[in-house]
Amino acid sequence: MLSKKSKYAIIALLHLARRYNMGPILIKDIAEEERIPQKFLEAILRDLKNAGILNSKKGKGGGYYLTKDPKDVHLAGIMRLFDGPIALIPCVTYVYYEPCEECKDEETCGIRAVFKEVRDATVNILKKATLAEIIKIENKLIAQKK
Amino acid sequence: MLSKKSKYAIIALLHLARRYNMGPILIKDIAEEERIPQKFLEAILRDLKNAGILNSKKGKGGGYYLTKDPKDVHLAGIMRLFDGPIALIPCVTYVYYEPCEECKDEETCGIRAVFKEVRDATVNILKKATLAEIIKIENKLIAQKK
DNA sequence: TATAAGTCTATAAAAACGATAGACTATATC
DNA sequence: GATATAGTCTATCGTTTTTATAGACTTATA
Repeated sequence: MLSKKSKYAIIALLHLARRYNMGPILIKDIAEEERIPQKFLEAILRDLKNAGILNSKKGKGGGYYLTKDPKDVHLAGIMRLFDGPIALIPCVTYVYYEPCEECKDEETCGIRAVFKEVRDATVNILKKATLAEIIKIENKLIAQKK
Repeated sequence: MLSKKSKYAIIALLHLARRYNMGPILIKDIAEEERIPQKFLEAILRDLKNAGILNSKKGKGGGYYLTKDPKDVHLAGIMRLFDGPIALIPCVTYVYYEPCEECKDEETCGIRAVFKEVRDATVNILKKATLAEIIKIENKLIAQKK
């Protein structure tokens, strides 16, 4: 399951993406509108800033804003930032690779083969899912509903 | 990430699937050969028995054995048993459904749409991955290696 | 210089995870 | 029917991760 951190991060980023190039947004406003605990959100936004996705301005008129274009921020990246690897077993990850303790031969491991397939399919979908793309999907769903 | 429980369960089931119809296998043998803590494995095998996948015989000559055909036991089922839902957010699961607390409108939620796609792709792969299929893959990989 | 707003460090409660201990029950065999 | 074998059940335990919260600090603006 997705951690709250990842989920809140995605929600907050979508909030900012919808207001892209419209000046800084207050943490407080995001927290209230998106129903996220403010103090928890602060830490999340700080991490996103350190990752170079957001920037902030202090003082009056300050707040957070996206530095990257919404079409260049995808869910795979956000999730890796907060939850680590997307793969379900460590032996099929690229960045966080670790051999399985119980494994006898990684090369011929059928479990590994299956989870590699799962990983590839998942990463594929999550990389296509940029903030811009998600907003587009939502607009389409809203139009369909009416 | 997959829990150790799920991983051990899969490994143990493959062990038994390779010995399908060859009589009961001792917990101890599985634990030693597959490098799984025995006491931990006991609880896992018990759960698998309660789920109707395995059966056991007590006393001398006893042990565990598969009741289901290896081609009818897939990873999706095993993982649900120990780790719960396969979906990454609760609002896209069938069995374990729960609405997201922060969600404003599930119908038009773009996050949900993406994770629904991930779920479908994952479940699809994991349902095809039966014990029989995994053993087949392994045999193929072993043949390729030689 | 007062106020607004983000930043940083520490802490903590709760849940999940991985594992172990030990007593108990059922079965096979002699 | 005694004994050894092997699974069953309940309780507990330590560690890590998760989800926060508190409060002091820093920086920018008017």
